[in-house]
This record gives sequence, structure tokens and C-alpha cells, in this order.
Amino acid sequence: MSGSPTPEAAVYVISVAAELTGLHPQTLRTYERLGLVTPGRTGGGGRRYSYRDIELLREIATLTSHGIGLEGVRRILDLEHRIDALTRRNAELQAELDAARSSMRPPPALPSRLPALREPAPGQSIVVWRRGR
Amino acid sequence: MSGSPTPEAAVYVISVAAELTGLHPQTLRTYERLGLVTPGRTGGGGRRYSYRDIELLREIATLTSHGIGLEGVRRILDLEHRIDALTRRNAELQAELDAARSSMRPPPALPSRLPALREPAPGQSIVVWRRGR
DNA sequence: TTGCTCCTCACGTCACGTGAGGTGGC
DNA sequence: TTGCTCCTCACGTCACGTGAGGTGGC
Repeated sequence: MSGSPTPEAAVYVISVAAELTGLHPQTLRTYERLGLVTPGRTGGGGRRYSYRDIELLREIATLTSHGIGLEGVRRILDLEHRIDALTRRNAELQAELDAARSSMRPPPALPSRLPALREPAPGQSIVVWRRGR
Repeated sequence: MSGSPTPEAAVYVISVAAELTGLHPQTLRTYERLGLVTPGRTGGGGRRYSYRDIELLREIATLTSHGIGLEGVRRILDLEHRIDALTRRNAELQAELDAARSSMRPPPALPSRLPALREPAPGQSIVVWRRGR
């Protein structure tokens, strides 16, 4: 029944969340009102913050401590998400490209054990494959 | 002598730049002091804004009109540049991938002029290069 | 009952825009 | 000379954090 806790589990009451982030409880309520962080709710109306919420709150705290207003914070978080998505897509494309190139390379890279090719003398042949003895 | 104007040409005095952007001249001086927009200077100390500067000022004006502080603006502009770069890189990778895939089909696409390689009969050699006649 | 939670309201601080005031060069 | 430019200083406004005050449920 008691599964292992996940980062999304809504477990911290507002006083604990405030303690973990160094923010005022009232500030957390303000952030929720502005739609920056949306904790879960108990039946009685109490807020419950997940670890993800705590991380987000910490990121917001860092930004505001650098003199960034909440509207700026909202935009910055959005842009950072887009950068993350683009970066992931980028790595994906790079991997596909590498795979495509390695499977296409004409002779798939002649094994290095083969003797180096030399220009034949007039009339001389270069044998690359002779079957049998 | 009168070359065609470029977007980077520093041509607008501060009063014109203020008019073009709807911003107060003193606000433009503030933005320069904060390093957001750096117009050129005349020998006498006057500012000269380029069209690129005007565009940047307009973008800043849009952001601040949405209630974003200048420190937030700075961060947002930086993030947007990174998104632009990632998006360009992304298109580049996609193009390379398309090219790689189309040039690789069927197998690594042996040049069509070469005769297909056949397994030699016992004792037979395959000559890939014979100099002279 | 105690200590939490909820909410709204209000105040202090800071950032920012903008105007004034005094200066100097085209 | 006129109208621009330069600068610094100061004030008004707004956003934000934080505290108070009054409430209710575990």
C-alpha cells in the first residue's frame, strides 16, 4: 500500500514548503494566485506541495532574487521549457544523423588490416579478392 | 559615396529614436546605461541609433508594457537568442539528415556506372584498378 | 485547547518612467 | 540665437513581499 514516494507526490503543507524554499507562506499563496505554482489541495482546502513544486519554487526564488518580476519569471520559465524541448529534439536528430551516416558509408570503412592500396605499375593488377587458395 | 543604407547604419538621433519607439529619450538613456541597447556615438558625444537598435527597442517596449522588468527583459532576450540558434541548428540537422537518407537509399548507392561486384570463381581475381591498357 | 490552515487588507520597499534643471556643441 | 544634445537628481507609480487580523477544521 505504501508505495515509494514520487517527485510528484503532493506531500508538503505550506509551512514546510515555505521552510524548504525560504519563502514566506503568503508568498507561496501569491505565486499560486498568479498561476506560477499550483499545489494540490486536501478536501479541507489545505495546500499540498510536491517535490517538483518545491524545485519550481526554488527556481522562481532564484530568479526573483536576481530582481526579476513575476511576469518575467513566467516568461522565462516558458522559454526555458522551449529550450529544453529544442535541445532534446536536437540530440535526437543528431543521433539519427549519425546512425544514417554510419549505415550508409559506402564501403563500410575497409577494415584497417587490409594492405594499403598502391598505384599499380603499368600492366599490373591489384587483386582485392581472390577466392580459394 | 552614398551607399545604400544598412539596418546596422547608426543614423537616428535620440529624439527620432524616441519618436519611432514611443519611448521617452531619458528612457533610452537608461536602457543604454543598463546595457540593453548600445547606440553608436558621434565625436561630440551624441547617440546614433541604427534600425536594428530601433527594432530591439521596440521589442523591449513590448516586454515592459507587459509588466516585465528590465532584468527580466535582459534574460528573455538572451533566451530568445538561444532559441533562435537552436531552431536554426535544428533545421540544419534536419536538412543534413534528409540529404543523408536520400543519398543512401538503396544500400549505400554504389555509383551506378560500376558493374556489380560478383563473387569470383575459385582462383579468379577481381581487378579493380589496372593501369594502362 | 493548541497550532495549524484559510482568506483579505495594508504598508514598506524597490524598480522604473519621466520631468526638471543646468550645460555645451552644431 | 534656436533647438537640439548631454548629464544628474528627484518624484510618482506600480509590483512585490510580508505582516496583521479574523476564521475555521484537524
